[in-house]
This record gives sequence, structure tokens and C-alpha cells, in this order.
Amino acid sequence: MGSEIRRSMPVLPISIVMQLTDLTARQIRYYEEHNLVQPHRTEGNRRMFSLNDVDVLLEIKTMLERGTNMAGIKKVFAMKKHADTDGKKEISDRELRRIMREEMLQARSMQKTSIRQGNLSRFY
DNA sequence: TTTCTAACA
DNA sequence: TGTTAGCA
Repeated sequence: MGSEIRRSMPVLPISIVMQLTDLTARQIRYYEEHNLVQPHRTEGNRRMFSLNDVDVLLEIKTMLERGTNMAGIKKVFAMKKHADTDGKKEISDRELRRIMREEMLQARSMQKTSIRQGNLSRFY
């Protein structure tokens, strides 16, 4: 899983991430406060993001543009973490399913997929 | 020069 | 979320 290591390598300063995602530094730091991304820190306390972090930020941006609020975004990401860890464990929160369904429909209605369908499809 | 934290005429 | 202050 070498490519995975590469994607997780913290090599991008916030300025680059801003250009890649079209998000402001304020927003990026705000999403970090909410644990949506966890960039590494340099000795000088500077944030260093990985390509995976950029992907997460882009997904957040997509959901934001669609109107999803922080609460909804948090739930979806919490679910994704849960899915990665427990594989195929049943979801208890109905609202979470509703948000997930909307996310799937939205992603499907567009040309790009904001969330890997392979990870979510098994819940439907 | 760039990024960081904290805070709000 | 923007923006600014004062550091590192």
C-alpha cells in the first residue's frame, strides 16, 4: 500500500491547499478544529497537509455547496470512519442514513463522485 | 514573507 | 466566515 503512504504524506502548506480547494485559511483551520482533517505540524507549528487531506477538504466543500451544515458533515465523516473500521456494521441513526442517501443522490446527479460509492453502496 | 492563535468597531 | 492584531 505504498501509494496510500504517499497520499498520506504531509507535504502541502496551507497556502497550496487554499489554491487546490478554493477554501480560505480560516475555513481550513475551522474544519480542523472540528476534526474533519488532522494535518501534521512542523517544528514551527505550521500545518502540513497530505493529498488525502485535500480530498477530504474537497468533499467538505462539495457538501457545503450543496447546503449541508457542519453537523451533517460531521455525521457523514463519523460514519465513514465507522465504516472503515467496523467494515459492514449496521448504522443505528436514521438521520445519518437520510444524509447519506442525499449525499449519494447528489453525487450521482453530478458528474463527479464526492464520496467513494464503493464505501457507501453497501449500506443501500 | 508566511502561518499561527485568538478575538471581535 | 471575514478580518485583524501580535508572534514566531
